[in-house]
Amino acid sequence: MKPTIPKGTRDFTPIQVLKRNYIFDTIKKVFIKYGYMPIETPTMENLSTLTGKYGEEGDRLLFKVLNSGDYLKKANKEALGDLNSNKLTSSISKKGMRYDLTVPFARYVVMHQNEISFPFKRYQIQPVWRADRPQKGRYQEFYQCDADIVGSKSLMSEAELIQIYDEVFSNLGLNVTIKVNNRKILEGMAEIAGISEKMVAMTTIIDKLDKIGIEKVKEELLKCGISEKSVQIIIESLQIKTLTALGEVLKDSERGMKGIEELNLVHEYLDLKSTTNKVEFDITLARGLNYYTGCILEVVSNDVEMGSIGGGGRYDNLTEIFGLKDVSGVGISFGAARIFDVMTELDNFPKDLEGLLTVLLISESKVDHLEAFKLLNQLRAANISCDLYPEPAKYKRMIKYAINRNVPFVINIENGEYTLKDMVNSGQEKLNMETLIQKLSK
RNA sequence: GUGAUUGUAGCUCAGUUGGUUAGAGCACCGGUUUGUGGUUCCGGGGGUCGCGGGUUCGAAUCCCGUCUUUCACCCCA
Repeated sequence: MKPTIPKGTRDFTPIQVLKRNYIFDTIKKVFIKYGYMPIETPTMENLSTLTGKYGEEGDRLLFKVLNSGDYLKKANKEALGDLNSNKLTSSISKKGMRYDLTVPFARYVVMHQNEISFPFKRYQIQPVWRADRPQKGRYQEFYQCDADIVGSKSLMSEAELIQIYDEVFSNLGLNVTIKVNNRKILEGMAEIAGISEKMVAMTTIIDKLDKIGIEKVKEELLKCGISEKSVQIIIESLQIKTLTALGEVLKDSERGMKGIEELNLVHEYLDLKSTTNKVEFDITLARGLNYYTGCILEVVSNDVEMGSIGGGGRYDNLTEIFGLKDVSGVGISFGAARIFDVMTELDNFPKDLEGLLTVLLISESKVDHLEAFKLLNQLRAANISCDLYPEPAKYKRMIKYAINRNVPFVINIENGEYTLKDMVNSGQEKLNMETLIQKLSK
């Protein structure tokens, strides 16, 4: 039998996991510094928690888990006979796999509302699953790293999340632009253009601007039934680069002006501490997710051509569907896989990743092998990451193994003497144990 | 979900209009050589040609289905 893995999934090699952990650790450290606490939620949620939260498209992409036992016995026979999968599903599947971290978090907040003291700041790094067709940078299983604050309307949160983006990406050595906009500004635009009811359609179209160009955007707006005049107004607003200029256009929209005011306030906070990366107002930023209601954020790499490597925004009504009203939240997400790709392309990972072996011990004779085992334990007692080739073998073979394992140092034990070989700078010297330990511990 | 695309050894790939026993490089194993750090040379194991049907005297090769890969759309991270 030939082994395979399901489509859209991947194995991670040791080096890949170490690199991924490096990214996770960098993000985690910043989250913790800013006062966020970790939570985890189950891989599976009740299907009722998940369905209807991501739109029709999203429901289709949910992985459903078959009930255990003789599930067909309890199946909806009518739906089964009609071959109606949609109807049948609810009778044979009660659970589904996590589609993102935000909805499970909303569920968590509502379920634990009595024990949470608000404002509640949490981070969460876990895989999610989508039954999507795989393509470039898109998988059926992938990690999300989220940080959210719920229970506060303060715009300080938005400023803080921008600072987190700034700090994490500086720590990773990446040069990025953090784009900001506000849903209310987009609503204001729709209002001024007289197409408030088509606001959602409008945002998804203008979100594609940098991908398909202004002409196509125009075309698509017209295609979805927006009048020539309204399209003209939208297109003109899209050229605006500053908030002050935008204020002129949106002055008749209360909603729009509120958006501008919010962004100004965020900037007021940000002005108090300069960021390393560029923070830029971008009116074309819309973001697909429709639960956003206020500020929206997106991060793009300045050095590598790649979609967004992070995004987020404020949502006012997320917990409402679970019965908890008036809990405003704002959050961000890091696209771990894409950050990984950008880091790889720029060769930005540290050379000595945490978890790599420091030194391999080798011996060609049985007597020396026992001596080596003694040394091995002493090195380990000194907290040096080391390994011993498990049996005496040919020198060539063991050296080859050392090279394959990417070990920077090898100690050859011969006639009770220790020879330390530097695999990187190709030198070697005979040392006693004390100097060995001294040299290898950092 | 729509439209393309891919599948041959563990990996990267050759394979003629359909025609003997399907090949190479790398990797692996054994030996050889190198004054003992990726060298040289020799040998070895390893493949139901993604899977299932069909056409044919004969299929890796042609046809159909299915799964998988990659990519675009949709949507999204």
